[in-house]
Amino acid sequence: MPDKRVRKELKAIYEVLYKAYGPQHWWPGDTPFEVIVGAVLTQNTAWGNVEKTIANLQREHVLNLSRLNSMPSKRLASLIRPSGYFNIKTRRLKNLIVLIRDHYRGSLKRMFADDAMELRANLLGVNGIGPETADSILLYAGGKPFFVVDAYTKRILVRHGLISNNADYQEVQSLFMENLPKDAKLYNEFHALIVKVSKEHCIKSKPLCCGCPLHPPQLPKKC
DNA sequence: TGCCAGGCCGGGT
DNA sequence: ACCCGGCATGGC
Repeated sequence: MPDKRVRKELKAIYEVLYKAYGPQHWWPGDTPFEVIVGAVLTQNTAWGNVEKTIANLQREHVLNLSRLNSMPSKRLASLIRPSGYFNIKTRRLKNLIVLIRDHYRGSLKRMFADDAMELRANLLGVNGIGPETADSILLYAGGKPFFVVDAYTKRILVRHGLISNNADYQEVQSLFMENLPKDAKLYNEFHALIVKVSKEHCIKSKPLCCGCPLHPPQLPKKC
């Protein structure tokens, strides 16, 4: 439920990050289809590895629905190899393509014209698509106002005392969506900024984030 | 060298 | 309802 203190705290975090880093212009992908593929490939994987894969697919001119649909799994697996988990991600991409092809007649336009909650349920019904991947697709490929919750998001909220460390996905997402306007542009920037600050300061190899904009430098607590 | 990265599933308690 | 192992490459 909405909470005045939480609203204020979330807004403060956003303001600090936006002032420190400015607009992030996410998702780093040119087309909605590319965003969808990237959302699957980046599951528990460094983005740099995903970029190599995207480059492979672009070079082969196969970064579209029909080419990936007709592509043998063996070949797809070899092209996405740099992303890691290439066998399971091949299956996941194929599963997602089946949904788009059979339920939305191969049209992303038709897919995103569907009722957003209906689409979210359909995405979650695909084996290999969990809540973060589904929301990334909805927000960054479809422009739908769903807040994307990842490991970085949870870590920051826990360290700021806004959630407990065992809060589940829905709980964290609700915290944002019930305390911020349902604005896709805002959710887009906010999540991108969280990733930005986390990569700069809060990765596990640098747990004491001196200079992190999320807290005063004289207090070297984690962000 | 070892640890980590923008998850998710399936099988076991 | 949790808990945990498996999935795999590339960068630091």
